[in-house]
Amino acid sequence: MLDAKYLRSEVEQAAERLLARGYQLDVNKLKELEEQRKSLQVRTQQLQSERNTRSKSIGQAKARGEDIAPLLAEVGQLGSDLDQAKADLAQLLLEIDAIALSTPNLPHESVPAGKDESENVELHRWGSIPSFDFEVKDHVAIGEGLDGLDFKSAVKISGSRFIVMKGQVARLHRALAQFMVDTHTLEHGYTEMYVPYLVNEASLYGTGQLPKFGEDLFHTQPATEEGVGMSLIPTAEVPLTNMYRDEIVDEAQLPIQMTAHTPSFRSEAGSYGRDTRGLIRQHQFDKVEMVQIVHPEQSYQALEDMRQHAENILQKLELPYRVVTLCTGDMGFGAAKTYDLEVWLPAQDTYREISSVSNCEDFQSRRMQARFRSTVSKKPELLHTLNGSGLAVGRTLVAVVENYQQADGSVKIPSVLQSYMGGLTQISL
RNA sequence: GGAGAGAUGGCAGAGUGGUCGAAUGCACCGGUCUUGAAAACCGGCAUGGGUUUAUAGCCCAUCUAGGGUUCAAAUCCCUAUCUCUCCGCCA
Repeated sequence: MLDAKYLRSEVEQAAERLLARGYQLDVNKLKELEEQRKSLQVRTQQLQSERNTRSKSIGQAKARGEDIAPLLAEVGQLGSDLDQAKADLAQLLLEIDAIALSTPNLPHESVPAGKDESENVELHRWGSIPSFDFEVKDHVAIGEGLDGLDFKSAVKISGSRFIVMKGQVARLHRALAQFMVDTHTLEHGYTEMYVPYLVNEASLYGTGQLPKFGEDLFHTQPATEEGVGMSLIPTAEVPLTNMYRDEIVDEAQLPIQMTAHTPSFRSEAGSYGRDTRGLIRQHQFDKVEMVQIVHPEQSYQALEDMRQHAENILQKLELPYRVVTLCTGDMGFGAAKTYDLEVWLPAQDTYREISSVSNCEDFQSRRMQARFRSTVSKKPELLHTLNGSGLAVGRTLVAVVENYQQADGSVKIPSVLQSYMGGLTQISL
């Protein structure tokens, strides 16, 4: 959510900055609503003020033992006028709120302008692309060849876009997640967290999934009565960040660095035709998430740090990748700036997203009222929130399997993972 | 699932219809004292919004949330959520 005061006083500027990311802010409507709000609010408050004064004098008269009947008569119309004004104002605020909650974050000034992913800017590449002297297979073929990926069972049990993993491949998947969590906690200073996979509606508003992106989520039916059921998390960012909803932390506690290994559930509505083969796009996938909650002045340094933390995982796994800065048109709803890490997939002969690291500045914390008490101003101020995948475990498995494949269909195990695999150096049938 | 109790400022905790935005304590900030610190003492100290050049004043809202009663609600009524205690069930 954007700062209401900024939105009010600098509508034109806000609209211009939002246009850069392809969002059309309805300036005229906003101005009109704002004008109405102002006059209605002033009127409402005047009525309230009058009611307060009169009620107070009635109380005082009664305390003196005077007859309050004439005073009561004077109040007459006031109540219903006030009720009407309050109702009108509430309705108006609802409308303004709806716009505010649906407006994406402003891009940081360092973000390159562009309309879609084709205009993202490559920051750098790491590692050398492997060459194979045999015909490269994709992870589906390799995984099925190793009897480690069972798409058929998954379809039977649940449907498309689910996976059953088996044997050493399942173990490799688990090893990857543990390696990532260990690296973040032992080397990067994060605290390991275990969090709920079902969250309430308020949490989804807090991080910005609602009100706009409800169709991307899986929602549960409430077990009883009407009301809103809980939703499966699309990322651990939701529970982790929302821990600080409606909190005021001491400045000394900053920065807060948390990591969690959780499944992520996405309905992927609107992408039915894409990546139908394999593990790339699943309704359920594991991810190790990093979240930082920091002082506003530190957030861009934290963004660089987090990108480095995610890169470090790929480097230790010796997987070639590149880093791109997302352009204004390709960024997510709440992000002010985002880096994507893209890992090399030999079978696709291209780089594919494996991590996304974003600084949301105060966009989420304003929605959540996540604040710290400033040692300077002594006042509560909004924190900055950042999140990043470190990494998407399923896609990392894909990258390991494809980059470490051998001619006979076996897969070598990256050296950093071998201790997590009981010393195993390769997986074969 | 059954029975009961509760939710108040950063925290703890008073307040059961009227001058209560809310006692008190802790924490925090400023000061006195002290070589310095601690202690003691004095003072200050909620958040959001409107108006405004103003972080000055004035006004409004907020005592879990949403409804209701009333001239007037932290206080009374209803609903929801959450917490705690006891019983049942359960991994």
